[in-house]
Amino acid sequence: MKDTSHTSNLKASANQPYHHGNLRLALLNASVDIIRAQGVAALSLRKLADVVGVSRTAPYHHFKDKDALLAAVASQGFEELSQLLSHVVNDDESQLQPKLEQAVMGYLNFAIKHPTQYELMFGQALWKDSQQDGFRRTAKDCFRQYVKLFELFSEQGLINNQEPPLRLAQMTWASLHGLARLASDGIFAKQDDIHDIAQTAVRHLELILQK
Amino acid sequence: MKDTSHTSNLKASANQPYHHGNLRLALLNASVDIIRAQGVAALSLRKLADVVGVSRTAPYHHFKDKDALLAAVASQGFEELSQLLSHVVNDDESQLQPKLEQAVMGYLNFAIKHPTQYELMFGQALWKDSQQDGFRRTAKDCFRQYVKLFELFSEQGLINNQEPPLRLAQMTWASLHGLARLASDGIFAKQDDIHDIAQTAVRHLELILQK
DNA sequence: AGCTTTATTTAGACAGTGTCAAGATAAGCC
DNA sequence: GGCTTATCTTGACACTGTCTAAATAAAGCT
Repeated sequence: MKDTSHTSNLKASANQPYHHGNLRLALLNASVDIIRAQGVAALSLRKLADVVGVSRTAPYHHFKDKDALLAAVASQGFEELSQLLSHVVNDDESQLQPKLEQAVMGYLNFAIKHPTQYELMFGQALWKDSQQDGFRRTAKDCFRQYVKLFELFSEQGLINNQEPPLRLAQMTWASLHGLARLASDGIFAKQDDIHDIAQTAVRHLELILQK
Repeated sequence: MKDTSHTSNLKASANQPYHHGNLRLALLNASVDIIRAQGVAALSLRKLADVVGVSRTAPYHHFKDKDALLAAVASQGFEELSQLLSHVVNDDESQLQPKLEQAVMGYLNFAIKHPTQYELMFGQALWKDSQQDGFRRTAKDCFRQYVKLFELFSEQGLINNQEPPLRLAQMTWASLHGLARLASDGIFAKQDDIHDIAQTAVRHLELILQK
């Protein structure tokens, strides 16, 4: 997965050798850029190939399908989120309240910053039938990080233990996810509203958890 | 909008007259059927025209765009939801707790029953840039029904009035929406889980509202 | 009635898409 | 050197959304 040679400039230079060196990664990076900037609908394998500087069918040697490519882009997003969450979990400094707010706001920021990728990550296209099981794994790993946060709280006796931590995690994640989508889909247009609602939600979350 | 002659059988009979009678409605109904059965990606204007029994370009005289058609399908969904919610609001029999549960479960049922349409209704495709403002209006009307429910509770002194009803509606709707999407996108695969989580959520919602 | 205007529907064409099959090219290994 | 394999390319096919120009039917007017 992680690779050393990473060319982040995506314009194709003309004198590339026949073998690109690391086409797979270049394709992935370019795809992430395009999807973040213009949305999933704007990503065509042919244009992508053009941008990276290879022929139209070259990508098929690194991704079985367009779906496989999209799954890879989604996985990248989940890894980014996982990293964010695990950072919060492993930060020994902060307590319950700041930790929760940190996680929530970090999560929301990602969704707001990369709305199109977020939509891809959680859309039916990848979750419905799927095959692409590598993607499913990274997604579940991401959710695991979130659950870990609640297990941590539970161990430290910081939250109400009437409900199992998993349930609480599921429930609050649903709320968080709903907020993220309403924000990232542009339904709650005003940024201030989102922030306010998020604050209100966090406040009430704490209420539930601590009670 | 509403029209009298409504042929709900979608297979094209060969001896249709030159003028279809009510093509617009037929196209809309067929589109809803296709989207619900096979997803948005499976809807192509050409196949649609074929199913209804007209030429490929005929739909363009009733819908400016493919996007316009999709917006119409989404609007249909919002009208269905609106009807459901207003039914709950105007049902004088039931009290707070049953009303809330009725609304939540009805909403969730729609999302679970028609996941692809639900995804269309809330996706960026229609909310981002949009133009299609008729769609936006029906969507907001739907949300208004939901807000009305909370205003009703507030008037009757059934909920905590520290937060304005709109804020409470926004917040709880975000949770509901998140649950709906996690369910409809197939992320919480097991139906029982969804039901359980929904129950837990409603219970905690009431907690928040009544406190 | 006939003629004109308008609303519908049609066929034809164009650029763009995902993806398959067959061939070309380079790199790695003996 | 030669063989195997990974990588990339050209060509082709069926399919898509949508534009333009033409055909057809309905409705309105005198």
